[in-house]
Amino acid sequence: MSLDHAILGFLQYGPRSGYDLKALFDLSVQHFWPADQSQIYRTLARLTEQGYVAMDRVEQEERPDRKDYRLTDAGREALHEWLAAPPPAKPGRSAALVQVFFAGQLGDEEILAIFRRAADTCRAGLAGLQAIPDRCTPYVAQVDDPRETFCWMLTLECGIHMTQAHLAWLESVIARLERGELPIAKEATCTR
Amino acid sequence: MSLDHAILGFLQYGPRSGYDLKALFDLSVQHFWPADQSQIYRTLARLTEQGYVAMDRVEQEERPDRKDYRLTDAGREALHEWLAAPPPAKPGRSAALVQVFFAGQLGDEEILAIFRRAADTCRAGLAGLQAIPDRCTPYVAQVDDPRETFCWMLTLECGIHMTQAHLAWLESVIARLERGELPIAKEATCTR
DNA sequence: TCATAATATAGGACGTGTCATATACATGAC
DNA sequence: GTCATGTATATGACACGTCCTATATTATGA
Repeated sequence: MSLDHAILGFLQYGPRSGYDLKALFDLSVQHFWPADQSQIYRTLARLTEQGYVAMDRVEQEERPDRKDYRLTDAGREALHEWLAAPPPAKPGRSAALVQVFFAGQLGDEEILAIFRRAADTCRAGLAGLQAIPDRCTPYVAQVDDPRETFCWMLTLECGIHMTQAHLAWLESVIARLERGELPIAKEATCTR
Repeated sequence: MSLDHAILGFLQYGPRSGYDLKALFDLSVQHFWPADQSQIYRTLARLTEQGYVAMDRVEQEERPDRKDYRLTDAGREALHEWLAAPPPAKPGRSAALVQVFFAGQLGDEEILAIFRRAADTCRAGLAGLQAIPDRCTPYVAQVDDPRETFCWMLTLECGIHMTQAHLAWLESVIARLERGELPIAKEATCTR
């Protein structure tokens, strides 16, 4: 249910169209809450039904008409309520760790390859995160509120911090594997 | 598609029923890939259709009949292929970070409360992770393969490492907030 | 001129996960 | 004696997200 709140969150800065919102997601929160375009439009429609947002059709001559959505009082209230409430606490899923868990089957080189690849992905992700501030300076200037900016930067900081920690762990595993610390599998086949 | 592979992964240690599998998930991989009971049964049914697993009905007198599933050659092959392939790389979602991103709206104490609560959740999670080795020693003894155990422990290590890093970040944020480093919001209302 | 990118919205189909609920039998606790 | 708990499987309904495709219009550049 968190796409709802992210949308409400963006709308508190002023009216936005579905298109605007998609751009905002891609620009700012995509690294911890990516949003699908069609999902945004559908959610917007539902949020309107529920009375959390209201829509104004804006006729444009140069471009297709846009629908601007704005927060209603009910929406603002719902957002505030959710922001102040305990976090949903959904356990994250990591397919990469599932791979590691069952990697014992693989050969030494294959296991090393998994971790080397993971480290590369991680480094690429880190680079992506570090590029975010530049990309969103215009938006920061637009809203121009040090308190908001502080909170936004915290999420970035968290992402970078976590990615660095992950990378450090991956590198420590790679080092151990390269030192030959990976045990050899037992010969015997286990049935139960 | 990763529940499929986790199930195939467990089945490589020997035949298991849906009930067994649910217990295994809860015991070992639930912190990075939780599995729903009904989802396990449905996946098992599909995997059978697809020919990756085969089912043997075991009649029991004391208890309801069980269906034991075992890996077919096709299943073993599919598993190996997936294990050795590049990781799916699905971006993780964090509702907690969405909260932080839009927390600028809240009062100082509310924001502090969010982080304190997050830190508590984190500490509880850490305690949960550290309790895993004890819970699964019987299973470790059952399979008794140092290579497998090594990989399993790596996933745990990753979880603990990441959780500690997260906690450290949360505590650094809390310290900054307590030092009063949270900027005050602008008075002016921003519309666009 | 012709293609393509950008602006703007919408809907179908599907995969995956979640929740609730149902059935059936056994054992041990109170 | 019954009530909860553990073993064991199954299904319906639904929420949420993803992918793909369709539709218009305008601006840009090759």
